[in-house]
Amino acid sequence: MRTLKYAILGLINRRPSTGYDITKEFKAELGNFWRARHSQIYPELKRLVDEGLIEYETVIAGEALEKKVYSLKDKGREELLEWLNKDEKMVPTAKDKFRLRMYFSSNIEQEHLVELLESQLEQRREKLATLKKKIDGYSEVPQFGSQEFGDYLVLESAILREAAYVEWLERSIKRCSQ
Amino acid sequence: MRTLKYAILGLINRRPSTGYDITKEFKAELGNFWRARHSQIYPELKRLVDEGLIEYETVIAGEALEKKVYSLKDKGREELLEWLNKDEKMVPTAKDKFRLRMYFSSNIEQEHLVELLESQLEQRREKLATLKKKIDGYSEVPQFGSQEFGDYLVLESAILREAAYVEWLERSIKRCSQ
DNA sequence: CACAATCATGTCAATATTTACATGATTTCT
DNA sequence: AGAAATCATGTAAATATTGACATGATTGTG
Repeated sequence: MRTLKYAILGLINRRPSTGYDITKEFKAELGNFWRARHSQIYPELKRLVDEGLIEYETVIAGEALEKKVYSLKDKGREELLEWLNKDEKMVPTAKDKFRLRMYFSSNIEQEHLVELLESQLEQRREKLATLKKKIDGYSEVPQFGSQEFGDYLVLESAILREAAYVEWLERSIKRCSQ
Repeated sequence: MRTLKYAILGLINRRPSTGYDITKEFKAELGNFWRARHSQIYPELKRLVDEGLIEYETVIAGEALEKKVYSLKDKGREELLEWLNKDEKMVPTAKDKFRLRMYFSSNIEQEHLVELLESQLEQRREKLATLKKKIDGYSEVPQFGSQEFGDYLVLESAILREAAYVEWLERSIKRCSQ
């Protein structure tokens, strides 16, 4: 599988990055669909260097702070493109602990269940609002082929996903109260 | 975390089950939100027995086929209820390989990108249709407190999620062609 | 200037998950 | 009756992921 490998190749292809940069990306937009901690990222970067897919240059910031700025080698770009162009089957499961719990909701007291649903609803609404604010920053849909086009696609995706989640929670709360 | 632990406790709480039964559940509705293979399930069942949360009875089916039918012990039900009633924070990331790839879509040829999107669209539409057929089997929303209520909630959730996915793919295809 | 937050890189142990290996019984279809 | 599909239970090795441990530099704030 090695999805992290390709996620990292993709990010480095966007722009030369340090492990720290990559860690940050996973906390930003992209983090809605893939995430990894630095403890997974640094070893993977080392491995990709060993495999000859990426290389790095050590840069000194300030007096002594060493940064390793990674960039793609030809082989890395090749493998990235191969992965991107593959027509993979849809993945059957996007794990969701909360929905799993709702499968067993008959064991929760009605009042408390509504509280749990409302707590999720609040968080999801907030998230949705944040995402919407971000998409409002685009005056128009970015040009196809630009990096921003990808940003825009996944942002829209995140918004639709959150909106559906909110819709589900709202409905579920209603269902509980009937 | 041990989500699998609680997933299994929840399933056994619904009805006494074998490892094989549990494996099947993860391939059915519930599999939309959580999944585990039998190689993960059997060791976990053993562990739960060791921890005194569940117990089993060996049943012979036919001539010689041995089944282990697991059921909840008090302590297991206690821990399940505790987990179900917790107000947990929303999980920030539902991993999605395809959307991750779309983040890097600027590296894919326009024509091929549309093909990839359409391939996903077809699969998602099919999935959505299957789910809708299932919900049509309910003549009405099940009674709150019944097991079917939980089934219904997650089924609706799956439908809304797939519909949002389909909507996103359709929009993205349009965006590519502009 | 002191403190906090953030930048920056790593390792290690534990846990979670997948893939492959392994075996045998029962049921269904031809 | 023979074959295929499904029922049924396990283990082992490899891979993926998390959480804790560890260290030091730089920047922003009061």
